[in-house]
Amino acid sequence: MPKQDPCYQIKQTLKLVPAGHVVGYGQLADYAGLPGRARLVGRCLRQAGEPDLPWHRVVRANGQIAFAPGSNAAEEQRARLTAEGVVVMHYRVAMSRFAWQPRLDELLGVLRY
DNA sequence: AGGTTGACGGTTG
DNA sequence: GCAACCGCCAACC
Repeated sequence: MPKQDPCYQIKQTLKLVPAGHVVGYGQLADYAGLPGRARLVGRCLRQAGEPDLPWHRVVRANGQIAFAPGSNAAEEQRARLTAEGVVVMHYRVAMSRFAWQPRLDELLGVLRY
């Protein structure tokens, strides 16, 4: 995949998020060099399907799981996060405690300057 | 070609 | 908290 592809950048950046942490859609878009493109993140993840892509670590800006509560997808995400030690209450994560922030050198590696 | 739809987010009241 | 807007824009009617 070409590095120009926005989805590629997003996925590469997402792979930097370690287990036990989460990142917001808009947050991830910003880190990937695509400010204001939160919806693009969701669209890319929807078609992705890469096994090693930690899609479950992406939540809404307020910490909520984006899928409808009770849906299979929501339960799957909740289970994965819980398994990593992320506390999820009412389909919601405390961003103040689990939000991830990239190191500068990590971003430079992905953004290729 | 034009309208609708999202795994969203920020602002305002 | 909640709801109503607005910005976003590629994919899909």
